[in-house]
Amino acid sequence: MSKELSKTYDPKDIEERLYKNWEEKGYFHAEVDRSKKPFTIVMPPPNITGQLHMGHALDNTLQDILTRFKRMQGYSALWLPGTDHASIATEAKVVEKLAKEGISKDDIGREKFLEQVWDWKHEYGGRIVKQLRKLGSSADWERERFTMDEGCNEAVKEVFVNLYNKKLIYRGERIINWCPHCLTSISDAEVEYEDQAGHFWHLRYPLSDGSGYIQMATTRPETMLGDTAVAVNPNDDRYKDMVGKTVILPIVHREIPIVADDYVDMEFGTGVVKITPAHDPNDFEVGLRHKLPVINVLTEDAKIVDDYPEFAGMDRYEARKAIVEALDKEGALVKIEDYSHNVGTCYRCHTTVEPRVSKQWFVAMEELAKPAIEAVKNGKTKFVPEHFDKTYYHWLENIKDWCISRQLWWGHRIPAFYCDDCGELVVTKENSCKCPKCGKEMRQDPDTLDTWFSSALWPFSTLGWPEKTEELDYFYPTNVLVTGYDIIFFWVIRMMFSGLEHTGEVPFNTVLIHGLVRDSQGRKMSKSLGNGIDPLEVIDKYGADALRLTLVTGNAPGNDMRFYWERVEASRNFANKIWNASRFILMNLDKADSSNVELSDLAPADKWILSKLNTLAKDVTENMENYDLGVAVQKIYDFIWEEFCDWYIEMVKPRLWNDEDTTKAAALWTLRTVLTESLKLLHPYMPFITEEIFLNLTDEETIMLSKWPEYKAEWNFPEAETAIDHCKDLVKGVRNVRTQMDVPPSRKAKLYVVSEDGAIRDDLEANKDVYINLASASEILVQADKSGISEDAVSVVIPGAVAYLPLEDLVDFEKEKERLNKEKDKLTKELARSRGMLSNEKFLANAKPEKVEEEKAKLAKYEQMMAQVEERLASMK
RNA sequence: GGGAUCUUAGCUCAGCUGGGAGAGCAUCUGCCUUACAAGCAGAGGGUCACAGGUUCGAGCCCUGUAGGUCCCACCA
Repeated sequence: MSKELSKTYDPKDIEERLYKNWEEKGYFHAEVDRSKKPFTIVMPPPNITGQLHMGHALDNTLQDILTRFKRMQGYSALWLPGTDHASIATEAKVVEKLAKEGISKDDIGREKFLEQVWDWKHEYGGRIVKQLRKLGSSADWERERFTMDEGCNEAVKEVFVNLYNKKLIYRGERIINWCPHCLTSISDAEVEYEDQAGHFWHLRYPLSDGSGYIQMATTRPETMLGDTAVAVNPNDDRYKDMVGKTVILPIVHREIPIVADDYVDMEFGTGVVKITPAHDPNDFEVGLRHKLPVINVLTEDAKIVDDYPEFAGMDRYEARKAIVEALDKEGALVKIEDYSHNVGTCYRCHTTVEPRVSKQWFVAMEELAKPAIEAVKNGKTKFVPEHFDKTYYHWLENIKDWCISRQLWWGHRIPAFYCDDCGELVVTKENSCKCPKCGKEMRQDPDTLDTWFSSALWPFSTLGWPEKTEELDYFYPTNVLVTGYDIIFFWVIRMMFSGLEHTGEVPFNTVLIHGLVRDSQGRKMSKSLGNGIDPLEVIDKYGADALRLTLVTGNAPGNDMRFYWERVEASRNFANKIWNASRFILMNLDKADSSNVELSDLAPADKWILSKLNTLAKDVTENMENYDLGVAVQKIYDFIWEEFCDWYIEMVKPRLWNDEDTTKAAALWTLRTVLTESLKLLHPYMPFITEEIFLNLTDEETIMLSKWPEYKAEWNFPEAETAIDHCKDLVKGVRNVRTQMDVPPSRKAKLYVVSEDGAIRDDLEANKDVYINLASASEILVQADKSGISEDAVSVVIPGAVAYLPLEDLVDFEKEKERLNKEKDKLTKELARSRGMLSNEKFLANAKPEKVEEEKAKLAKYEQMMAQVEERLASMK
């Protein structure tokens, strides 16, 4: 029936074969099926420039687990994959590639350049999705999308035009963050602040009337060329008389005013600030309030403009030195101090950003943010873990307008057209346009949109929006969005307000947030540190299942985790454990018939494990529904390894070896059933090994589409659970005593079990087979009193019974006494605790009644055990 | 400056709505027992950061303190 399985689990020959089969059979594909409930996850689209890293591995493992779980539960489970065009990153890659051939963007022009990027995309863009397959991702690849495909482009244009018509998108001259390396604007969210060691240059500017100087400090002396004022606080008595006067700007010798503005902090420095509207966002605001001119002194790549011949062409740091020198020469430099401050850098290239005044497109955020806040407040969308909603609120409540235009070629081109003659502006979905005023062919805006503009639409653009498709109707809103806390700002927020604005619904009901995968020392994995671990290498060495298990075990949602190889080994060991247990079961199933078994045929041990499995299925389902994936898999792990392998399999071995045993078929049936159901529970986590075994174990086509285990009332056997738990106690007690008494494992001993309780004796009789093997017993005698047991036997006290091992020569009485005294001490403590609680009237009055009952039962048990221990000790004197 | 989060066994971390402290790895002792030495059996190891408070009862709830991590913020 089954073929021979190798002795250790080798994922290599299995994973690729199974995955190929799954994909070919179309198991990943989800259809609109009104007879089923939908379950939808859209995959955060990885960049086409990307290579699979641990972050992807974690993110996609979580999504795959949820998808496989729901699919088995009978949902039409859609996991919709795709990739992101990643405008800046991709454009930079191609620019770099061309540079190696000595070609620049401008050499070949926009169209040729875009052809090159598409070529690059076709060659490398699929790399990451191939890597995602290696993880076992059960995404519906038939529906794979790209943020720049036709449908997404349609959605982007639709949104842009809608928002423009509602005046929620506008064009304006503002101060924005400019990256002098990438040569484009970037949004506030794309600026990363770093603490940098710098200096404070204390300067003094002479008053025009010759009455003295005004002194201030700056971290950026080179921008002084663009100063158009000096500001003080209106309430500052020190400078009251100076407001309204003018100073002569050193070097350029321009006369600029001293203005009063609340922005200036009197307590800080000298209470004087130089105002450079063109190169500082705050100064820009001050400039607007005081109608100051904006004088730009830097080029796009942050060099001094030609207006200042002395410094023209110097980059900003070179210019800094030269200007400080020139200031010094003019006597304007007072002193230089060390100073560390926060500097904004480009998230991509970490070049210090340059605030720059330019004409850009913006999304007005205030109106859009409100419903997004509301949707989380009223629970339409929930964060897991919940506390991330605070981050979300904070960001949205303080949100500024979103700069969406980028000075790049690769991306969605802004659907705005200008008339060069009359200056008319038209925003349209059409690809070309004639001026409505003068009829002239209009020129399209050369800029493209922020990558996040299209990803913000991802949950619905991928389902066909703006068309009213069946898919959109059925699969939207999606159920869960899985992502790291590091992109809540970039993405989650933008999807939320976009979904609400354009579809009238939240894009997803749950946001499952995970942390970062760090290295074994807790450092962020990064290219520069070279401490990244390649998931593909892990898969290659230990298999995808081991990697997946490692990534979800022992970690609570939202928390960072450390990755180290010992953990992968532990996961691999677990895979091997299952493999070997399955091998054992398959071997035995081959030899005998296990059909036609009724529940009434089951032995207590069978009922025990079945009942445990039943509880497990219930708990695991509940945990998974609450996104406690780590907790759920831990329970499965413990069940399979401890309960099933270490106890149940060991318990049934004597029955399997004995062909005369009338309960052998029941044992085999139970082994097969429990294994099959456990594999199903484990499948979302470890898809490959579970499928491989499942195919050998059943006639079904795939575990992927098998029915998720549910709690069955008829599999609940509380009496059997109690009885076998007693057996386990007894076995553990005997093993413990044997070790302490240094009884060699090879020596089998007679075991007497004495209990006054008839019910317990019946249980013991019924489960005799269980002990003989597990407790290294030669024979078991269950009786009501101690007759026939020698006084020098070693005793094991368990609840309701005492076991005696006549070990004769092996017994060391001092040791035995010591052991019993230790036991007595433990019981004394427990008794004190229990009696204390039960004599506390407030406990009896306030605690839940079941808690009180539970405690009473414990007390009775301890008292009885205590009596037994004391009796033994007394008899030894 | 504001906010979030963490502090539990030697290490890395779980611990769900408060009811006798757990796992993996590491350590120590036995075992090549016919699924598995990537294994089996046994053992040691924690005043759950600290100080208060609420409660019959606190690792869990509240307040404060200390230390770590992260995010946000225009202090020139």
